[in-house]
Amino acid sequence: MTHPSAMKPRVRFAPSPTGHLHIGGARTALFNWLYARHTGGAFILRIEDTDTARNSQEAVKLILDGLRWLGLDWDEGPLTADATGPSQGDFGPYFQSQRHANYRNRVEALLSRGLAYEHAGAVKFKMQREPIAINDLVAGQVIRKLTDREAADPDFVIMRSDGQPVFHLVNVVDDLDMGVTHVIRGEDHLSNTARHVALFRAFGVPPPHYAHIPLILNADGSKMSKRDKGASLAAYMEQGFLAEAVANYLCLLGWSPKDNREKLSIEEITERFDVPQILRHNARFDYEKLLWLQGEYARELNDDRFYELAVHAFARAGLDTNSYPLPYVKAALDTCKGKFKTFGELPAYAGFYFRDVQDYNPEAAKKDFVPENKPRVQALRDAFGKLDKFDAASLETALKSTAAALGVKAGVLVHPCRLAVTGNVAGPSLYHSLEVLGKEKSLQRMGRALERF
RNA sequence: GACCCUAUGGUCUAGCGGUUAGGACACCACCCUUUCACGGUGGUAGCCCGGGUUCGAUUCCCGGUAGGGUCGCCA
Repeated sequence: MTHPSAMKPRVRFAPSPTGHLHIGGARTALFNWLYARHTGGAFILRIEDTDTARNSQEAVKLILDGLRWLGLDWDEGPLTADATGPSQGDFGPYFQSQRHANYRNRVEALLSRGLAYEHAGAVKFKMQREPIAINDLVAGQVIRKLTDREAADPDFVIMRSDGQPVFHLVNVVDDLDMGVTHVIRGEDHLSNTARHVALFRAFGVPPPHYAHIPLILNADGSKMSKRDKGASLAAYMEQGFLAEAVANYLCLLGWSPKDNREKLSIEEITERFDVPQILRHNARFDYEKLLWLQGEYARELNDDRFYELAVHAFARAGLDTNSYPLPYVKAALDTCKGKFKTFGELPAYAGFYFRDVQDYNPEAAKKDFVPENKPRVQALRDAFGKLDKFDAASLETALKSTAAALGVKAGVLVHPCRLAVTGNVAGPSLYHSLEVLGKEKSLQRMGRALERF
């Protein structure tokens, strides 16, 4: 058999479909994908659905959707969430639930050679007691000794009493059968690797290269469990993050281009990425930094994608932009460009364009909707009412001259006006907002607000 | 309890025996400004501790401490 190093790299992402796609899992997939693309190798997606009690097709769908959203295309693997559905690649099926014969044969082989034995209806593998050396591409050479519990009974179950194969067995058998050359996975598997190496030896083949990547921790340094909000890739998809921002950020956790750059396209990263450069220590997930990168990418979005994502965000919030003229929608969105980060923020930021002002920011109303401001806003409304051209420049001129006539600073009029028209204290340029809303709506909203003073 | 990995400002990191320890996010101040952002300028803040090795350790070795992982008929 050809040694793994002589072949084009074949890597895989092998999640178990028992819940959402974990952010750490997404990064593992990303690193595998990067390595495959960097080396011209193959990226395989394999679904490890051997835990029949906890697997679900819905979870498979979440994995496929998440990977596709991130732009991680796989060369081999399932095309749908259906375990018996279509797939691509010559080493299928890619669902372990469909590969039972392989496992059965492998177990039989071990049994017949005396390398495994039956115990209480299950099959256990005869694990060696001597320490096993693992040459890890990230961690270096690791000598794994037995723990005290393992020393008491080093053997482990590879097939349950109900005939179902266990993770350690299927993982190794599939990596072997699929010709996987590099196993890039979370560090939580490093201790398990001794068992996997022992199994490869039992099957008479050299183990693949291993690269155990550090884990992603919560901001406080604690373990990021499935329960933690922010642990799911779907959470970022739903909040309106851009896939390129999330992917870029994930790459910065445990890997660095080393030239002080932070924002890199996936193409640049693919070119520079390599496994030996992966850091050895865990990294905390910094939401603020992700947000910053998101802002960087959001600002340079082209118009078409910006409109599409914005309209989608409004729709998700229950605001139907389709009932407004397209030029109005575009003009409204143009005033928001570069002013917000995630699209999830957009409806709250600029929803006033697509619905009446329901309520005013309470604190601001208390401060701005006061008796002494009433004649001022009234005067401003009158000035706006006399405008023939209701565009930003004219509105700005009108506001400033009104302020001058009243002997107050522009801000004195700007704040209550913005609050009256948008209900918010912050938002797009006031003059442009008014222009987009139009004379009728603007005056009407100011009039309505005047009743609250 | 045992075994394994790790350790540069609050966070992500550059550094690979001699540096004023660099960058980014966050934070603070100021500027810009109709708000919020953006942008600009400046600033606070770091090599976990203790031993070695060395002329010299953030950097190499050992120990400690701390964090993380693993020891399932979960994956």
